[in-house]
Amino acid sequence: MVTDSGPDVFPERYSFFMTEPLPSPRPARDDSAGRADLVLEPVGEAPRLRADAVRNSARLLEVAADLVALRGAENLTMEAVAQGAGVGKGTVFRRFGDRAGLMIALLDSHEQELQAGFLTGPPPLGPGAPAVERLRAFGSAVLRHEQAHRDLYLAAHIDIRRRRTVPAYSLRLSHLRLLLREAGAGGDLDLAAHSLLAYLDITLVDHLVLREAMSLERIESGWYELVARGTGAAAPDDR
Amino acid sequence: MVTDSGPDVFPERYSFFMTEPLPSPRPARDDSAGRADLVLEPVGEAPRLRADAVRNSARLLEVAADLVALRGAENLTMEAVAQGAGVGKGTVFRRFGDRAGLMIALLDSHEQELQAGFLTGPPPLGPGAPAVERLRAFGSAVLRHEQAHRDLYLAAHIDIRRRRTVPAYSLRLSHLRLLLREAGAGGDLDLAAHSLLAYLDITLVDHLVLREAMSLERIESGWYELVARGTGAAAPDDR
DNA sequence: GGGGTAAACGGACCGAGGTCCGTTGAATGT
DNA sequence: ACATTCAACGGACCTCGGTCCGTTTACCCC
Repeated sequence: MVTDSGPDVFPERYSFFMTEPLPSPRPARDDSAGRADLVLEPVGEAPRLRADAVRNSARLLEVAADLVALRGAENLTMEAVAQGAGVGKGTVFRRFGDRAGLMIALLDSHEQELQAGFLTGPPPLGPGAPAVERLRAFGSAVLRHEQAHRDLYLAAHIDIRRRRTVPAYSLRLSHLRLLLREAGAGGDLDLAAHSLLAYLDITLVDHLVLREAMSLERIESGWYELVARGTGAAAPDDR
Repeated sequence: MVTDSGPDVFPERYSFFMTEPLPSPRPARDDSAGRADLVLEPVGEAPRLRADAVRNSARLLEVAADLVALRGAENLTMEAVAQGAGVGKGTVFRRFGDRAGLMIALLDSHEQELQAGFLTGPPPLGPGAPAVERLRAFGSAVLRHEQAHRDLYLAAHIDIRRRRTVPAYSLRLSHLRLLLREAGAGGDLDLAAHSLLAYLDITLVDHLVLREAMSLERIESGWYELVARGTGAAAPDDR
């Protein structure tokens, strides 16, 4: 159905982070595609935006970024963004769907940076190093990256349901799956990848660092352990 | 500090699930205690509630449970609960702190049931079976339990920051730590326990089941793999 | 029983996310 | 240029979580 074209949510840019054109208030969805590793699918043909829409979009992101830098992602209000950009509130929502959508859009550039690192960057994070090395580096990179943009990532994760449907997540997932296979890991690679990503979850790491006063180095070591276990003795007993 | 006694949030009952008397708007907190395994600490001496408060508390929970059963946890509004119980909205907030607090309170009885299962129930979930068996059973139990009360658990997890500070979480954590040690696992047991719990996260499981169409059995098998890896070859390479 | 005190209450109030719908104006065809 | 169309806009409006503060009342001590 979906008669109204719905919020047209952001970029035709080639982004792995953005969710597809229809944002939050979207029904079931089959999602049976994307099973193979590293299917990129450039977000489909996003319907071209009007010139003013593009302009506003850019200004909104700019203003939002400024406000976040100024008062923290926590205190960003949609109204303030609209006002700062000189547009109506409805425009902000039309563009980004909801608050989480805006946060995700804000993260987009950072996320692309990280992605570039493990997709095409220099080893051991990028291609060229043995899979296990890359796995280890991946964890460290994600840990440090998310810590560096902590409040933005936290704010983007308020929407519990979208956390794992966002392209950025699937990309990380595919990447891990690929490396795991390459490393000769056995067992259910899909689940193993999810499990590894769960360990890197910003909310978990944040908890460990802040509430349990763990050092990032310790958490990193924990990641190395996980990688070693996940790739070493391939799932002995499944039953 | 804390001059205002603050919302007195619910029960002096011996609950592992409820958070301590001061709810959401509470500052730093050191939490340096509770490091040892299975320190129970009965939530301290909760200041006795007035009779009317106890009465209202009970009615509120009753009404809330009814409404959840009727319209789903998703659609539960604080106002409706207040109205249904014939009290003011302020009373609801005074009692439970916030929406998440109410959800958590609603989960309390279910959670205690689960806890009874792995603390004092029959093997293999309860004491008596070898640690590895208990670990396996623990995962299955949690998976099934949370699936059974899915929407309530999901609703209770909207508060990202509290998910891992709630007693129920620490209890599960201690339990896993204990079993891991008993099973002769090596490495950082604390992190291993957190990692295992992350796999059982209701939001992850929900995603796997709903969006990736995985069967609960498959997810269970994944847990067995994790347990095998976590207890089997104790962390070979830490570096 | 009476009086003092602080817990508990109630509901007006506020802020922010999100929706709706009448209006504006960019794109496109002639 | 002009007309037509529909994407995009704007801001009033709604809902709901959460707060505040003046009022009520359970509890305790005399």
